[in-house]
Amino acid sequence: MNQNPQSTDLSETTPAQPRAVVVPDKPALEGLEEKWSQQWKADDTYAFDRTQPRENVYSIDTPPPTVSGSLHVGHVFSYTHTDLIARYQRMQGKTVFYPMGWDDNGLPTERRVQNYFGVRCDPSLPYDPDFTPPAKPDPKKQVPISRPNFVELCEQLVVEDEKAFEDLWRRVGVSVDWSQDYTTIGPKAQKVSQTAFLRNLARGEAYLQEAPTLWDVTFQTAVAQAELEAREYAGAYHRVAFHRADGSPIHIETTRPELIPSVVALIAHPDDERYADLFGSTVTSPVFGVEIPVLAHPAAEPDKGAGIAMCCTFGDLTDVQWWRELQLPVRTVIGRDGRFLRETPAWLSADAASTAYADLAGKTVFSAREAMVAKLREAGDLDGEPKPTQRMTNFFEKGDKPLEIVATRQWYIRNGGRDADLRAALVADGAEITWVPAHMKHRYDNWVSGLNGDWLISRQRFFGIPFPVWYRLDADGEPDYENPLLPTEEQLPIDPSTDAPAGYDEAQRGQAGGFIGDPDVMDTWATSSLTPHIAGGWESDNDLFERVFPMDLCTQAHDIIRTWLFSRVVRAHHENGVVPWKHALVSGFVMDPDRKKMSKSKGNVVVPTEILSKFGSDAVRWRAAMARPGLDSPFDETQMKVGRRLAMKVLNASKFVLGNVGASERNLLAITTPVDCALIGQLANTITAATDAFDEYDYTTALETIEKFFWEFCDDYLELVKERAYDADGGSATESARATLAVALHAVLRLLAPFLPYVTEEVWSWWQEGSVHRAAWPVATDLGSAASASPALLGHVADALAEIRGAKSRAKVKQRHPVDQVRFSGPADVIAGVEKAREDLIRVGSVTGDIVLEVVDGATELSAEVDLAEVPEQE
RNA sequence: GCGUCAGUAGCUCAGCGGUAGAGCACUCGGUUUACACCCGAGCGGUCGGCGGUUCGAACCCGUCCUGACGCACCA
Repeated sequence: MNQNPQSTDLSETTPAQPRAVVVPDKPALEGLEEKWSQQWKADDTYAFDRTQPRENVYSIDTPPPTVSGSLHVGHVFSYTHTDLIARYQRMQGKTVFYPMGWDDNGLPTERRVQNYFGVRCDPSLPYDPDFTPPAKPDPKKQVPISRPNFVELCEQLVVEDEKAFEDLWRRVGVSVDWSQDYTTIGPKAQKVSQTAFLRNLARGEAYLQEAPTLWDVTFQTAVAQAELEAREYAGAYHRVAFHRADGSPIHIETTRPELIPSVVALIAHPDDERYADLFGSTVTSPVFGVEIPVLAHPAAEPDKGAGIAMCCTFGDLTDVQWWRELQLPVRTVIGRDGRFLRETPAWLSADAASTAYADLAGKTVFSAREAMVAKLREAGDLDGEPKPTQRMTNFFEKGDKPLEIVATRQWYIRNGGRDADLRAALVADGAEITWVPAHMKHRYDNWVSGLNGDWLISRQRFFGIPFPVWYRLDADGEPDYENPLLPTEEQLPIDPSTDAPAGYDEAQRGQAGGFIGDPDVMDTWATSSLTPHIAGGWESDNDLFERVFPMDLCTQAHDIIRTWLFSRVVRAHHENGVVPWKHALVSGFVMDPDRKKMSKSKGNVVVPTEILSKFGSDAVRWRAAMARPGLDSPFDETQMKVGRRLAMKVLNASKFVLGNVGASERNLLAITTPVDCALIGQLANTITAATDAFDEYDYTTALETIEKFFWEFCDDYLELVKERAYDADGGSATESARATLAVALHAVLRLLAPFLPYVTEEVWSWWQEGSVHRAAWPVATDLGSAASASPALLGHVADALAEIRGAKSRAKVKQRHPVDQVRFSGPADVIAGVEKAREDLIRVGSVTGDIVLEVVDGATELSAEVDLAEVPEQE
């Protein structure tokens, strides 16, 4: 069963090695994290065994956290969910491939470096080998530095951040094999990213295209559809007059009057009779007097605005559609910095137009709008006042200004956004994944079906993986984008800004007849879409890759289904023709107590280190395990206490059991007393139910099942057999109790181990060799014949115990108050059960007389008359 | 607008065709040997509304209401 070479043989039928049982006098939770996380590190407890064949491997693709960001409790919950599965699979005998990655490339790192060191990247500057960052960063006066200097600082800072992150994950107890780590900026990731890109390019899955793209003016980079966020944005409808040849007005409505200089057409629906006589004619634009055609297109909606729209370069994606389908000219007025072009565009060269444009040139969109409205008003072409409106506008998820649409040259990877067949294939890929919870597949389908273009992977940024591409410069120094120069795979990774292509030398860079490197970097998602390949050693260690890929599990929260999850499906589809994993486990969010999403800006983020210090890792993990896949859960400190109490209970109950039971007493044949057999029967059922739940990735139900058993074990069974187990010469009944306690504890520690790795390891170390985390997951059939005993007896005895306790509680006496006699009456099976535990009940109930039993025909439940002993007042 | 999830005890959630459940909170009681970071006993619900199917509905079907989220919506 257990394939792990380090694991111990835990077959129940084999007598355990005699070993001294060492139980501390005052067991405590404090210090366990440090003690055991160091031990696990020293022992390589979670090492992956790469000699195992694929069928013995369980491989996990876990999200590389953005190291320049900060972690909150939501991360701790989500990573714990992954770890629960990892630990379960390991105990089931799999060797678990559980690497950790760090997402350290891209914009978040750039931003953090800018703020941390007080610098900004200026690619035009030369490298300064003696550069040291300012002692006191001034966010208002960032020091401009060269790209190589900037990248150096990025690399320096991420190392520190990654150390802090690793410390946190070790403390949480995630059972990662830390020798398998990777980063998204490191050489391994660079080689994989560039190799995969070249393969995509060779197969036609990647392509370079000059086209209108969504553009963030703050970060001055293109962004992908997956990074968009629609937000409410305050705007106003402006009713503006264009003019027919005879001077009569034709009104349109627009929220972006500043784009009037870039108008290329007015467009109405072909069936719209109001404008039928205008189709094919021209009008002139207000203020600028540019002649504009009036065209028909079905995408124009008659009931929107005036029913006729001005088509610009480019106000929105409909403009792009019209531009493409009606073959309209490009009239760009907004530059990459979000400001109006300083030079007057050619189509505005007429005197009036160029004079008017001069007042817009160099202005931001916002200022240009104000200026334009003033001009319209002056010209009498603004009909009425602007009507304020809230509209949905696309923003870059990390940005705070609306996106513009700018025609730029960018790299794309085909993702089905322009190809129905590919889209259908990717939807089919999604259907091959087992989603946990199942309904998360809808989000995937929704996203893939709604794609409106291919995946834009190039970014005009600095800290990222460069495209391994150069372009020849012709005799005039113009780049030849059609025939890029490419390295061989063996040369990778390369940086085209410092490496020269084959057949050229560095002196030819930027020279006519020479070459230039592609200036862009890949977006972070273009790299993290390859995490199974990076972690699994694709093309650098194919022996490993074949043992771990396709992976068994990927885990993430639901916000990155459209980005990380989908992009990995795209990459594996292109490169390997398979779905990259069998299961996708999707975690919910931890919300603040008011059920609002935690975010830095709201100041409602719960910092994990504080909560871990306060309650301990096991308690926090317990709470995480209570959050079912896909469900958001509100943060509530009182729930952490419950987990802590469970961990404490494990210590104390184990102390009691092991204080009375030697390590050698795990003898199944000694378990003969009916109550003991019933407990083993209950344990067998618990093991089966928990195993079934875990196999369905339902860790919460597994925990609930195990925990219920454990509390009943403590509160009822342990109390019931306490006295019997204490007996110095109790004979076979005592032997039975002790063996049952030992067998049950031995199993329940293993059942709880995935959830409470620290406290279970601590207790395991009191009486067992090796780590509980390398021990075998319990199997019901290893519990011998008692496993088939009916647990019903246990319930009947618990009911009888509750009757005695209830009577004492109602009489407000202590639980050890003596009882003269108890008369139980009830159905035959219940009475028979109570009879079998009569001796235990007498002792636990402090019954001095006898327990009288009476079968009542037709009774449905147990009732009792408890005669409490008379005791002097001051007792 | 399309779609998904959720609405059960004060709170967090199970249950998803056969007499309403757990934990927390609350109330009451309990100090000798596992545990006061504790133990025991209680209180507490017309299972969002209305229809339907069924011998029987929290559970299935329809419809509506409320909340959250995803996608679309940018003239």
